[in-house]
Amino acid sequence: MPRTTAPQGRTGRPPVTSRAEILAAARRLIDRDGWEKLTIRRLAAELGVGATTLYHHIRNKEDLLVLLLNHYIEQLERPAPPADPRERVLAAATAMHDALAGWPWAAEVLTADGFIGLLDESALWMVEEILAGAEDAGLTPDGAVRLFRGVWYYTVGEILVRAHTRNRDESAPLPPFRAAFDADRVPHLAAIGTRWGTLAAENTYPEGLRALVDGLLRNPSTH
Amino acid sequence: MPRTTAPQGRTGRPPVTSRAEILAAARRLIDRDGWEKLTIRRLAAELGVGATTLYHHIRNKEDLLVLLLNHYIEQLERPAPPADPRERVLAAATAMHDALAGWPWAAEVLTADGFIGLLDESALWMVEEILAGAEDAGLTPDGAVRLFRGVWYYTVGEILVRAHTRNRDESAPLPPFRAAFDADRVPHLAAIGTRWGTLAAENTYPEGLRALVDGLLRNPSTH
DNA sequence: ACCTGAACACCGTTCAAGT
DNA sequence: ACCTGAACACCGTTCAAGT
Repeated sequence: MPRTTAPQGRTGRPPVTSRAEILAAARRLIDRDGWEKLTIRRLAAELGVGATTLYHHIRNKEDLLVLLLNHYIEQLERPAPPADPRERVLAAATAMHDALAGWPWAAEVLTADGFIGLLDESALWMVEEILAGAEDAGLTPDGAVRLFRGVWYYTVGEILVRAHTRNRDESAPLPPFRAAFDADRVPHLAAIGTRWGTLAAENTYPEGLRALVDGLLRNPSTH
Repeated sequence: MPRTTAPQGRTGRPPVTSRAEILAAARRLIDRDGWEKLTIRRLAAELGVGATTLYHHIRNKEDLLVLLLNHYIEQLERPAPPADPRERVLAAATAMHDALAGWPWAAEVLTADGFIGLLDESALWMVEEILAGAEDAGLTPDGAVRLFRGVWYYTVGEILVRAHTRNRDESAPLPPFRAAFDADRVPHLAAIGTRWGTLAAENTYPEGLRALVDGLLRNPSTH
């Protein structure tokens, strides 16, 4: 628990860093070198302190990630929700998607063991929005949770796959887009051929989202 | 390139292991200790050989994973495709889902940089099935690829989130299911309360899949 | 109260030397 | 032809000692 104000009666060695500085440096490091490069040791080096010093300000690396995540989500601005329930669901899902697209490592962290449960309440407004819209559209509370889960799976999947499909090597082929497919064994794949790369670059998130949401809102078993 | 048959004129030190043995041991290790525990060093220990020996049989760890993945997918049996195009898409997607559910680390690997592009053609029949079904249902080739991508995102997301939601600690709460939510700020979340855990345990994959596929098959811009 | 280096228990991978 | 240990360049984290 470092303090930024200097209380009277303070004793001992003066701090060389603070939790706020650590979070800022972590953010800098991720944005500059990529999320894989965020290690305790590199972070300490970035701050010019000993690696073990960090353990006086954060519990461990997982704790650091939760702190970072809450900080990031809290600073997103919350758009005014549309009046129409369906539009409200779509807007919240899109906000969630765009937030993750801007910081794909967050998706990585959020899929990890129970991380969502560690978020501050202020970070959960997107979940709340989706549940609210779904219920206003006529779903039962349970149906709304089912819809949220579907949207969450689709959104996280899109973010993770697309984040990992970054052309790590311009010359190397993207997913199944390969020089030549056997036209006898996989005719449709062969017909697409190298066009897969172009098609995969398209943003089809909104299209799939609408299909999913409309289908789940229409599902009679959740009304 | 180790050989299992002993050719005449063989010279040099005899092999202590083989690619096949390495793959079998890797599989054993994953199934027994979990996918995170698959390291080159542990794998070598499992086989009772020096860690560096493995580099004579596989190029590197990534190469090992591709080998393992192709081996796993090839041994899955391929069910007879339904006649109805929509059912064909659903069946192939479900086969893909079930295969990944049985080996969630495969989803982890497949989302990583261009891994799908490294799969053997024989492993891509599920992709082919989905494209074929979508085109038979009236979509253009481009529309079929869009549908596949939507299904892939949803499927991978479901697998990854659920795999990571394993109760790592029985006492710890699952995702947003927490003791108490502020009923003023997040009323719907608060109303669900601790029931989230029960709801999240439900398998809602087929429901979401149908919603997504039906919506995308109906999309007029892809016909 | 806070910082530090040494140490522990790990990684993947390369390389020269050995059989 | 194949295997090996030593070595390199990393990890996260603990702990005793220092200011």
